[in-house]
Amino acid sequence: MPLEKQTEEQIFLAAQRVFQEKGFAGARMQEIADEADINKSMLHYYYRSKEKLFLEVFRSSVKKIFPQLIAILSSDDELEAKVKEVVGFYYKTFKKNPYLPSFVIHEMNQHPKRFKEFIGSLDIEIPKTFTTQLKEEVEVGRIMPMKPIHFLINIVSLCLMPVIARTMVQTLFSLNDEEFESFLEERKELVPKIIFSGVQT
Amino acid sequence: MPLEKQTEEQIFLAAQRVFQEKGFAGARMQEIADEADINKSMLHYYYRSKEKLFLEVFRSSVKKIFPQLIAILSSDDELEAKVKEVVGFYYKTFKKNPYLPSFVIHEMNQHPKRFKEFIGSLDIEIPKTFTTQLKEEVEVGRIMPMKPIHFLINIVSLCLMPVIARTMVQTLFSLNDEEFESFLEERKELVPKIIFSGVQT
DNA sequence: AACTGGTTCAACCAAATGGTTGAAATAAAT
DNA sequence: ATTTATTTCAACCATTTGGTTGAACCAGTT
Repeated sequence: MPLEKQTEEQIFLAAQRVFQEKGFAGARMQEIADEADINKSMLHYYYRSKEKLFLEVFRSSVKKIFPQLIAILSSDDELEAKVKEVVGFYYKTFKKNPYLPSFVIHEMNQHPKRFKEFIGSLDIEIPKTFTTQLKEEVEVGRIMPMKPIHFLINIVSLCLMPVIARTMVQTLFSLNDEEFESFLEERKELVPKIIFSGVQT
Repeated sequence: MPLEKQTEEQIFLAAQRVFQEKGFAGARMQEIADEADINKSMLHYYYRSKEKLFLEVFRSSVKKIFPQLIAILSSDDELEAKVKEVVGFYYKTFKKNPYLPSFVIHEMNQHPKRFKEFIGSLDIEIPKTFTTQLKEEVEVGRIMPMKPIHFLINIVSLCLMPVIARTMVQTLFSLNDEEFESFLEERKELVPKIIFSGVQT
């Protein structure tokens, strides 16, 4: 059965594309089948229902965002290097999956409880090394005093928002695709600078 | 006919709640009718179709976000005052309509073309006073050198993201509703500080 | 009171959609 | 070659859902 895995994966990848773009409510099983180039009943053969198929896609999507972030923060690098890594990682990931962040946010908002349970099962927690590093940088004056939660949210906000609101940015500032790409490139440098801009003098 | 306007507005407000929370695809006409406490056929009497009703809600939602921002930036205030106003305005608006930003983003992504046309009809453009002010602040060194587009995106990112991703923030950092509120309050001060933190020394 | 315009609703309809089934095709094992 | 298990699919089903209809119900006017 060499086609077994292949078909199952085809379905999964197709489902990923459709669900991420349209959301659970907007996605159609028929569209996923077409996208996977198979018959609709195959979807139910491999994944019992729309809900089950969706959950696999959603879980996999969440895993692309959070554990990686934590992994980077847990490393032995300097804080500034970590920030640069995070920025680079996010821009790389969302270049491939542009709908990933807004998909996760939308579906998370639809079922916050389910999301909380799922995150709980991943036992993600902010690494202490990171907290310590932040404290040090604050003392040295390279970062203005703030709780770790604000620091993290700032990084994530500055990276994710432009990607999530891409259409908005391109429309308001009349950027074509190429110009938007270089806008993102500029941010790769800018975001770490903002994060490490130190205290107001 | 004193009920005329009242009913129509009841429908609109109900539609606003349901559409903003569930999105177009996830919203059900029956649910909107229930929420408005009227019969389903009333929806079609006042607004011909789901699409038409949705468009009114969507337009009104977009108008809550952009023109106001531009209005603040066009005023005669100092740049720092403007930033504080923007931050305050966004936090106030999204406290009332927590789903507003993610709703607009989700639906904008579903039909980018329609969104572009709509934005075009609003003829929004970045006020020159603002651009000038930014240049001045950069020269004085209170803001690190950057294009206006980055400056604006930074402010919007730092304000919107925590609201959009509220569930995520509360889950990852184990904040109850009260704690989340004070987290937002803290940001009201923090965000302008970050924006005006000047160049790296 | 009778007419008139707008307003309300219960019942109904057609299309879309998630899901099922049973038979045919294909591959594997004996 | 025959059997057995897996894989594929066209046709079908039940439910949901957006939308319609026609009659009843007001409120104001004459």
